[in-house]
Amino acid sequence: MSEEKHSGGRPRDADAAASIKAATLKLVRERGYNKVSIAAIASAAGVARQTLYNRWNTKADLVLEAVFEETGHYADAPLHNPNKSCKLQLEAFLIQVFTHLDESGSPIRSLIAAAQEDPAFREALRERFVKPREVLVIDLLQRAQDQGELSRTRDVKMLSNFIHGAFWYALLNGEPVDARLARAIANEIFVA
Amino acid sequence: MSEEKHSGGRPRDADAAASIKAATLKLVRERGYNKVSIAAIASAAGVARQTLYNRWNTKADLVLEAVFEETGHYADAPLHNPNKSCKLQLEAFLIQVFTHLDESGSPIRSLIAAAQEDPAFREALRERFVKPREVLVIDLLQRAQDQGELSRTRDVKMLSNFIHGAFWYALLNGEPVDARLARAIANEIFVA
DNA sequence: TAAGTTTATAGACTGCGGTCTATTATCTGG
DNA sequence: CCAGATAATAGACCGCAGTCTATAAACTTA
Repeated sequence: MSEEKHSGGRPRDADAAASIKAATLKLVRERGYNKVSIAAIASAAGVARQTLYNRWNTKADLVLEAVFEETGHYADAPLHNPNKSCKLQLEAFLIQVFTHLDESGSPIRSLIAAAQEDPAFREALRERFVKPREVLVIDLLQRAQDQGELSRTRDVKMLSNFIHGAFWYALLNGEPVDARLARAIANEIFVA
Repeated sequence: MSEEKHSGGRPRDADAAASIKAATLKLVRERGYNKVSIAAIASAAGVARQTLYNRWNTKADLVLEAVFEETGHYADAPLHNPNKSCKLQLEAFLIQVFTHLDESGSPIRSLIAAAQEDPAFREALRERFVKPREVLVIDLLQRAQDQGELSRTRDVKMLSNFIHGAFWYALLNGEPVDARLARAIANEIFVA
């Protein structure tokens, strides 16, 4: 099912994708998204430029996959820990997201930027980055309501937008996205 | 004070800036930010390309000025209206911002994108677009606290981040930024 | 082996943002 | 009127993303 037919024709180089993604990740983390050219990535991976375009439509698609494959557990959060309050779980989740962002050298900012000019890529980013995190947060907030930690009068979908919005807003405005922000967000969401 | 010395040398064409900005606004609204080239703007304005670069550093700088000069009253909101509740004032403010966004064909999204790759421009955008709106919202929320419409336990700075964040998040994710969103934000901020 | 198919590669090409240069035009001060 | 300064213009130039073409390589099926 995961294997394509491939009835005839030269097969794709099995290692190319991996070495391209590795080179992409390395270079983007070292130099930043727009300081790295496709040509440089191809050269570092030891393939021709066209080989990249055979596998990804755009630079943004490639970087998205490279960044989110290695750290690709976009749903392995330490959520649903019954020993902690939902507020602390939210805080821990945000700290994890922010840490990941930081160690990726924040190509996310560039990916969000790229998404503004490319609807197809925006959808891809939404599927791989945005939605999984929305689901986690909404689940957590609903659990908080079930356990009485959060008032039933609150609109969890809107609160999720507040949470992610506050984090995007800080990120895109160049403000620190760190544990302090995580605590401030969690505090204000679970305000008494 | 607003007049420069200009002791010698050919003076700048007094009309050029205006016609460039007019052409920019027209073309960007018609075709969208990245469908309009600097060359096209220069041609439409009847000047050489370099003349644009004599006045603005980048395309983003030019578009920012063009968009925010005409609708440049970034602080003329119908705020501080003692006849309305703060909640309704916030809602009205957001509707106004969203309407402006809509009729500008949302080059704002492209400007936010451009800001991610250019720290100098990010600062310019922050000064002309971000900060003035933050000030308005924070003032409004503080007034709400003074009048008892909003609990003193709330962190107005964080609430402002929630408000603007929710709006940016919707905008950058391609979701509708309209009166419905404005009401939902205001409702959740002033939740009982 | 031969035909057909797909990939890999090198390299040309387009369009864009932005820079740089040389030339010409227009101002000020002496 | 002349010298110096700044602006406008046309056009070359660079780097980059993305497209396209021609050719060589590697596979499958008959």
